[in-house]
Amino acid sequence: MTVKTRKITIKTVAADAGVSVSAVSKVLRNAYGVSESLRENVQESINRLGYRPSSAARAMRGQSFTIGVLLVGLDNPFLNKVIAGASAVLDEAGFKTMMAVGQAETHIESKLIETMLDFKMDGLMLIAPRMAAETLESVSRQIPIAVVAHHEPDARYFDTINSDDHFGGMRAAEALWDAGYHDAGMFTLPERLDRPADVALQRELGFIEAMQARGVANPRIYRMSEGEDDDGHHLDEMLLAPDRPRALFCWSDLHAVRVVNHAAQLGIRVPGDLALIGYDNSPVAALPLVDVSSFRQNALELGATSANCLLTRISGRSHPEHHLLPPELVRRGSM
Amino acid sequence: MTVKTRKITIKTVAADAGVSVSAVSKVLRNAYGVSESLRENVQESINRLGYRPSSAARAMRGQSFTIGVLLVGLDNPFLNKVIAGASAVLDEAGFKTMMAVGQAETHIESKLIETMLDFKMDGLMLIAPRMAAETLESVSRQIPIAVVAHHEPDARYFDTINSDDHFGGMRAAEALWDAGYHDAGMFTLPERLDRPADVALQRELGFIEAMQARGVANPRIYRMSEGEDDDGHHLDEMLLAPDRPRALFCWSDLHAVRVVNHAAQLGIRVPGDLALIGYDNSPVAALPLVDVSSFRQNALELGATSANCLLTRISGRSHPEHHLLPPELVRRGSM
DNA sequence: ATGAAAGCGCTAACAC
DNA sequence: GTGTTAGCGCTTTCAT
Repeated sequence: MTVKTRKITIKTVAADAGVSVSAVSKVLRNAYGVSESLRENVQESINRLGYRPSSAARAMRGQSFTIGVLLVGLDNPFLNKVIAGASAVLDEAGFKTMMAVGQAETHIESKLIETMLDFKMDGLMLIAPRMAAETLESVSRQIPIAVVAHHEPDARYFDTINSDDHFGGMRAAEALWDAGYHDAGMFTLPERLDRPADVALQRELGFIEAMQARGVANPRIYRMSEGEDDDGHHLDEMLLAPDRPRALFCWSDLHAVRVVNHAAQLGIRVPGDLALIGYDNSPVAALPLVDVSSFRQNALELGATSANCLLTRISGRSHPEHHLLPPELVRRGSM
Repeated sequence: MTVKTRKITIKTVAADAGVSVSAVSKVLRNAYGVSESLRENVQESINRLGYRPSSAARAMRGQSFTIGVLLVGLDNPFLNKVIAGASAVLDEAGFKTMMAVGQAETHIESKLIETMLDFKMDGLMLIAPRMAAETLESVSRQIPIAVVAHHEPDARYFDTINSDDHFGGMRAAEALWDAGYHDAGMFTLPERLDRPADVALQRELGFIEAMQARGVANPRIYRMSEGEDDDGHHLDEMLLAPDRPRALFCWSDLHAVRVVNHAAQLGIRVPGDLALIGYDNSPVAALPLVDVSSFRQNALELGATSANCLLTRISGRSHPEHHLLPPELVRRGSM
């Protein structure tokens, strides 16, 4: 990075190139009505002076050429790829990416959105937001939004980009069934009736549907929240129950890894005594010691697709797009 | 979130409260010279109208009341806590936090810094930057910066906030030595002579120093980069060498977990045949199946301290501060 | 095709 | 203690 001795503004460039500021502005925005020679002349000055337009000033008047990405927590390895996929597309299109991360409480997200609004972002990407459909709609009236990992297939004013979690749940049931586990259960989060858009819920619904299609009216569902049961007491109880299923589909690798660990401690062999499938295909699932089958979501593509949605929205598209990308079962030793 | 029908600016508030815009501005900034009654009056309007000052406009003129956080990658679970610690402090002080994440290449970081500069952030927090000291200095001439997880103890124009990695390395050697492992080696990253500020290097130097103090002139150092050796061939080779050390200090849990896995596959018992200590105290290290001792860095406090450094810098402090927080060995089954 | 000039929403002199 | 006003760096009519 070169040190910028003094402030280089659009005026500096205009003076240097011997043209007006509006001419420079037009070159900057590829606007209509500038001669090729003027453009080259100005561009040369811009390069030589190392001029960068002030996003703050642009934001005040028109576009900031920046997309805001909102996350809740940074734990999920999945996020990194989604963002990488999005930034690649946005970079290419000359857009910057800024992120804001909430710390797990719901009301925080509204504050983050306001921050983004106050900086005049051109669009927002919301990853796994914990907001009601109406709230999302209200946001979408103020700024284009692309919602990732949150199912709202009928939303009319914003786009959604998801891995097909319902299909993933079905695939899990099918794979376990075909492997001979006809009593498979699911290990997932506590039921959240207020969050029908939740990815875990979609996986659950898909799982149940597929089991019912195979004649199991009430497949067993075990629920446990992330924080609870730190000593693993309930988990052990579930695993030691004499009538426990011989196979479990876990809503995420985080759950699956805990099961693998407790099973090992209890002398329950995987997959001999218990077959497992997780979700997310996280690095930890791939560890030889863990070695649990899992669903790969195409995170890079989710990110890229979201970015493209935002760009076309900004360019004026007004009808909604709802993308559903197929997850893929990665088979490992656990089933 | 309430829907903002029309744009509410400082003018709207001024009109509503029946005062001038400068009066409102002063209330906003807690500036000197506003009567209590006027302040209350204005504040009431602000609340009732749901007015939020435009960060974009503020940024153009003065402070944006926003701190930028720069990361390279989102993989490390450590990051989440650093950011949580920082946001808590910044929130409290009325500052917003915006993040930008680079994708592993060095030159990207300069671009991110420029983005932050273009948005007129009031300060920057750089987490584990891969930049030379001179580059950091040049940045610090343009904006206050707090550098985290990057050792530059003699820097005069910016602050550094680190876990004491050198001490951590020494503690690891000491702990292994005291447990009877006098031939302990270290498993770390490829040497980077161009990165003396690197945390891994500091751990290595501390480890070597402590071993030498105990009479081991040349403790064994094994090096392997993150991406290489995906099949684990070199790792297996190292583990199967007849004269391999009976204890390994790994620069991070990522390395340690790989060792645990390969050891298990090769029938090498931990800690019976091989003792291990990792670094970061990541969740995966705590898994019963992995169960590897590790150093806890006080990430929350690192974040909070960095935020405070930034705030005092913004308030005018000009002498540097260099914080070194003590890491703590969390003992588990691996040693 | 080019440039002059009026703002965007705020802050900070400076006047009153 | 309060209000007036000149910008900050850009975009965008509107003349020329």
